[in-house]
This record gives sequence, C-alpha cells and structure tokens, in this order.
Amino acid sequence: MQTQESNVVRFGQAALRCADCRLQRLCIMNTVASHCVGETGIKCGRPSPRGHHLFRQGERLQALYIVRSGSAKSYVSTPDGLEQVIRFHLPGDLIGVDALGEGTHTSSTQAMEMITVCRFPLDVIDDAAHHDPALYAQILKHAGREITKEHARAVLLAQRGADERLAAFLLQMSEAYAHLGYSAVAFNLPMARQDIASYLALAVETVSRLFTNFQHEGLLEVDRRSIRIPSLERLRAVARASGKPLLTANG
Amino acid sequence: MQTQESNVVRFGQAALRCADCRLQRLCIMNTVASHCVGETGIKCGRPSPRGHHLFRQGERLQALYIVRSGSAKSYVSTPDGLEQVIRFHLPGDLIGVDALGEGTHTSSTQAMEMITVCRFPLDVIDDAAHHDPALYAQILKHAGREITKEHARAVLLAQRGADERLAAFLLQMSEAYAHLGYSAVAFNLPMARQDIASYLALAVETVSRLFTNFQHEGLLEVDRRSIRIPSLERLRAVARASGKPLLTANG
DNA sequence: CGGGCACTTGAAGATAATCAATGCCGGTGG
DNA sequence: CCACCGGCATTGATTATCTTCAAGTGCCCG
Repeated sequence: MQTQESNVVRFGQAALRCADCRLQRLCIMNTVASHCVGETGIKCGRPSPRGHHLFRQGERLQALYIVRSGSAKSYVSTPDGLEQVIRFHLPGDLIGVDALGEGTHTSSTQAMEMITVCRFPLDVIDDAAHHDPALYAQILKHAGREITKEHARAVLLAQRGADERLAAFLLQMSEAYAHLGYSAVAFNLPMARQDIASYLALAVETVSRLFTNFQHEGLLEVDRRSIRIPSLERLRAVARASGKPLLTANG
Repeated sequence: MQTQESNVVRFGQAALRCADCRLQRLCIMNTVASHCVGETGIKCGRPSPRGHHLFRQGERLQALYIVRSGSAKSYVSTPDGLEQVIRFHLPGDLIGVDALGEGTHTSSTQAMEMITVCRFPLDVIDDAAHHDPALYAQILKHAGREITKEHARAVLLAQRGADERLAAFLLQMSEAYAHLGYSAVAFNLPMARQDIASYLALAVETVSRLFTNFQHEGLLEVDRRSIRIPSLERLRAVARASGKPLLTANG
C-alpha cells in the first residue's frame, strides 16, 4: 500500500509529521513556532474505526485532540439515559476544550467514520502556559470561537422552525467542506439522521420528512447520505425565514 | 451615606481594592498572585444604571469584565431584529470571553439593575500570556466552564418541556444565590419575564402561565419578581421530568 | 394622578412529537 | 451467490404542546 517516498504518511508510528499534513493551513497550530509533531509532545495516533470513543463523559482530561482525517460527534448524556449531540467535528477541529474547565470531560466524543487525530497531552498544554504563549493563546482563541458557535446554535434552536434549522445545518456543513477545499454543493454527510435530529433538537421523523420536502421543492438532491445543493442561494433563503417569526422580539 | 472608615468602597475612584471586595473567594482572580486592582491594570468602574450596555455586539473587544455587584444579561441580535438572551450574569461572573475568538464581541451585555464591574483591559490579558500564566490559565478554565454550561443549556432546550425548563432555571438561580451566600429558597429575580422567556426559548405567555401553575401547585410562591421555593426537592422533581420523554434516545 | 409597560389570562390554531408500520441497504452466513 | 437479518430511513395518521392573537389588569414612574 505504501510507496517508498520519505514523506509518506505511515500510520502507527510517530513518523506522521506536520510537514506532511494537508491541514497545515487550517490547523490550530499553524501560528505556533515550534509546533511540529515530535517537538512538542503532540503525536498523531493510528486511525480509529467508526464507533470508537476518543474519550467519554466523566473521564479525567488527559489530552485534547485535533482531527486529521475523518469525522466525529460529541454528545452529552443525561441522567435519564438520553443523548444530546452537541457538535460534529471535521478535519482541523480541536476537540475537548470544554474539559479545561474542571479537568473532566463533560461530553463524549465518538468517531462517525474512520478517523485519525493528533493527540495533544495535557502536560503539553500546561507547559505551553509557561513556554509557548502563542500556543496557549491559540487554544484560548479557539475556546472563544466555540462559545460563539454555541450562541449561534442557541439562536437557531430558540428562534427557528424545523425547516430553517435543517437548511442552516446543511449550509453549515457546506461551508465546512468548502473551507476544507471540498465542494460546497455536493458532499456526503458522515452522520446518521438520528444525529442530525438530535443536534437540531428535532425528531428523526421530522428530519426525514424535511429531507423529502426539500427534495420535492428542488432545494436538495438527496440519496441516502449523499447531498447535492442545486442553489445555495435558495437554501439560504429557507434558512433565513420559512414563514413567520417564532418568537417576538424582546428588549 | 458613607462612613469614614478606611476600607469603605468609594465609587468613581481607583480606590476600590480587591482587599475590600466581598467576592474575594468567588472571583476568578483569587488564585492569581499579584491580582489586585491597581497592580495589574484592572480597575473597578463606577456603577452603571439599569439599561446600560457594557458593550455591544460587533464592537471591538477592549476589555473583559467581572461583575462586582448587581446583574446583567447577554444577548445575541439576529439580522431580522430579534434578540436571544444567552446568559445572565451575577456577581463574580467573567463577561466577554466569547470575544477572545475573533477579537470582536459576538453578543451584547446590558445591566438589568444597577451594576458595578471590574474592568479587565485587553492589554492586561495579552501581558498575562507572558508574565502571569496563572491568570491566563484561569481565563481558559473559565472559558471551558462556559462551554460546558452552554452544553447543559442545549440539553435543556432540546430535551425538556416548558415546565422542566422553568424549574431548571429557578434551581439554577437558587444555586447561584446560594453560592453567593444568599438564601437558596427566597430571592428576587433581577430579570423581566420576557428575558426568562427568551433565555428558555419560550413565549412570554407560557412563562407567565407556568409561574401561575407552579404557584397553584404549591411549588412556588411568586409575587411579581420575588420568589420563594417551599421545597427545593419538589422543584427538582419537576425539573427532572414532568411527563414523558420529549425525544427518544439515540446512539 | 395619568400613562405606559410588564405581566396575566383566555381561546384558537399551528407546528412538530409520538405511535405505528413498511422499505431499503449492507453485512453475514449458509 | 443468494437469502436472511438488523439497523437506518421513510411515510402516514393522530395527538399534544406551545405559540399566537386578543384583551384586560396592576404596578411603577414621571
């Protein structure tokens, strides 16, 4: 499977170097001087299969992770056994920042397909506080962005109807793929309908129906998890407002 | 109004010292060595009246704030003019961390009653990266906690019915007041019904009705914004589950 | 004392959840 | 290679919850 070139990625070894990484431009580490695998103690792990947990809610924080390839979902488990998906992770995403609060993971993260991650041990982070302010600042910046994203999601859940939510979600995925250099209008969703439903605070049946409706309206071409968006503009229009305001303004 | 004692808080001057602060134990600064007002460039401002904005969405980040007394709300404005309350702030809270993402405030923060805050200029934070890792770590820790809180809220909005949300909200306030050394079972809500409704993603009318219902069921004694909770245990039972699950488990 | 705003209350309607059942795909084993 | 099995997805009918609309009350502030 592998060629004999020197910069070939070899799984299962520490040989996976940042210099070889296609995500250089997107990685949170890109502004950090001595950031490369091996230099800081950050390591790239071997691939994990679908279903594998990077960590589980309640576990002690041992490392943060950066997705190198593949995708994952994070979810919170409630005492009554329900699961709430709170985030999907694509390549370049930093995972586990919420655990920096109390030192314990408050959510679980699970691979949705084969995934490779760079592992970012806790002591590296602690060291960074003293030796590498730039790295530390980068993590803080990421945390700020994550909070902002949560706020956007709160707005979505609180003020938008079901169709607006799904449209917004698809546009979100579209942008994410575009950002990674893939097509913004044709992609495969890595997650199950159930995950989308949970993420958008809807029932699976509702999500399923919406996909069907969108397809009938020509907003979407759907085949199982494969998506094509004929017109981003039209989809954006749906995301903005399908009908009337859901809640009146306050102030 | 003021006595002649040396440690009296004098508004409008830099004389407000951490040593005088009743929040020492709760303040994010409490683990930082040289953390006192004046030493780090952090300053305690004069009181702001109800309605005053600490900052507005879109403004450049200039400072973080710690609430010293009073309370505030943060909200996100959507393009279509709606406002979504995302957080209430009580004494000890650090405000503005989300802006560390892009350097621009992604939400607005407004006083709900007379409020005093300690101002935490951006350059102090930048300096902290190099000179005061402990302070920096403390901010990061706070950011992690904030993300965790957002997740909890997502669970609340996604999986809980209206009555469970209000009960959870009241318990949240109860805990916050208890943490500040006030009564956990009798307090005044600083926010309007409209704000509660927005925060919980409900219509004002629904919130109003729920207060009435709770009172009729003996779960609550309500008089305008004054709240008394006869039994925290009973309220907790309501928060856990009023009826049946709203969404089925996934995964 | 008057006006406005916050809050409450009631009735009707819409949106999305729930229940129930079937179809489809992928994987597994005979 | 084909048939079966199980999870994932779709579809339909019904119901519940919460919103919306509309109106009225009381409190606070000027």
